[in-house]
Amino acid sequence: MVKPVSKDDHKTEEKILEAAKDEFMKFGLYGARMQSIADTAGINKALLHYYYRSKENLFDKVFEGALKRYFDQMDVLEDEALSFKKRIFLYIDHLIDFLEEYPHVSLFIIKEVSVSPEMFKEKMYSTRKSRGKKLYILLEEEKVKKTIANIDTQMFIINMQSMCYYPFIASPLYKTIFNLSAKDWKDISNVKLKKAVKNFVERTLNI
Amino acid sequence: MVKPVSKDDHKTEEKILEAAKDEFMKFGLYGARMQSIADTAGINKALLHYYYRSKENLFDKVFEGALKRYFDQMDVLEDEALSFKKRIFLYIDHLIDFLEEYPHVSLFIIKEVSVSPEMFKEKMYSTRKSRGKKLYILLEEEKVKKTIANIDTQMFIINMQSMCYYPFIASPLYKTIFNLSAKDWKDISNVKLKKAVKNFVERTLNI
DNA sequence: ATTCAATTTAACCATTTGGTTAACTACAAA
DNA sequence: TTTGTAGTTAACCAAATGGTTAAATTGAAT
Repeated sequence: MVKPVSKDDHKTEEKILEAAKDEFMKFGLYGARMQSIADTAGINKALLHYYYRSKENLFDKVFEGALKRYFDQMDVLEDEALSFKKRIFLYIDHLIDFLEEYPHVSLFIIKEVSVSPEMFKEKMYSTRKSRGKKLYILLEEEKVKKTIANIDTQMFIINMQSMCYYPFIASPLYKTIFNLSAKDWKDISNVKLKKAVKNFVERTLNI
Repeated sequence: MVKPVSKDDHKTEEKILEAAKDEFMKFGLYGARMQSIADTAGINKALLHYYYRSKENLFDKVFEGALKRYFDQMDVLEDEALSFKKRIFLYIDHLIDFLEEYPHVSLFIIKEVSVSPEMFKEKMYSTRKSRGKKLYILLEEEKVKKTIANIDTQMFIINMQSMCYYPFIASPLYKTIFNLSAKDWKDISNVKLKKAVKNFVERTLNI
């Protein structure tokens, strides 16, 4: 006797969110198709509207989740037990591993921010508050301020993040231009990139 | 007597292309609306199909133009009269000025490449050929190879380009996070960024 | 077994959107 | 003046798409 498939293990609501995540990440709010989400989730289109009122609302839910994960990898920056150098090096490792897993997330968030910066601001603050985290701790900590006193902190953050994020955004371009296999690219975008960013940070901060 | 407006100064075809450029850059192939393009160009929607067969075709034309401009700023890399350092510094200046003017172009190209890498490859090579340019001259020149012998050339290019391109892609994010006025951001993304990238190049290449 | 609410579906609907058609206009050549 | 061609338009059309509805199904509580 086969055990009857007593409902799904994962509730429909979850499946929808998962399918929506893929679709929205790849195609954005405009490009995403409700039918495609329903198909991926293996359910009827009307169910989308049953669980999530509208396309915009579903998108919001996906966006919130992405934003949460986006900030999650910053936790290590607050681990007081580690030295500044270790913290920032771990942050780089986590960030690049994270981007390998979710290469679309940064662009997804950027696009959303450019559409409605106010909404993003709200969501950003509420996410920070609810998890008790400081976002740009690098800018705020006294001992760090001392360490990097003679460099432009904002520019430093922008440079470091650029080096981490951009390769994943532009990976189709680089794969094409450099004629790279998936394996080659993985080596570049993980091993080599981590080394390069750490090197940059080391030299810039003199640590 | 008012001189009769003997046809438009700019032909309709041009106006369409200009309007299409704006629309496609901002919203991509999916998000762009033919009606919106027609409105911006101040003409009837049917004219779009009269001059450019279909949406895809119009998009292609815009894309080709963007690709051309995208490669244009690399000309300076081939000026044999300049030292390597001057060439690469000028390239940085040109690139960042260019990005200030067309902040959407890099993302636009990346998105298009990810949809159809083969098409991009073709267009890339034909653009290079028709203008007799080498794209990644940095990788090919003997004396440069010598200069940067002990660093990973691909990684270097990726790092440098990341530092240049990403801030413009992520500008909505940074403006929001750092609470910057348009003026503040311009200073960061032009003056300070140029300095930072040059600094990075100088230290990395030991020049 | 009945009830009742939560879940799911097929069939629609209204709007948007890319694209077409047939007619009209301007203007240069014959 | 007539004719022919390029340019332009309003009015449509078919498909796609987000969204709605009313009916069916399920499953737990009574």
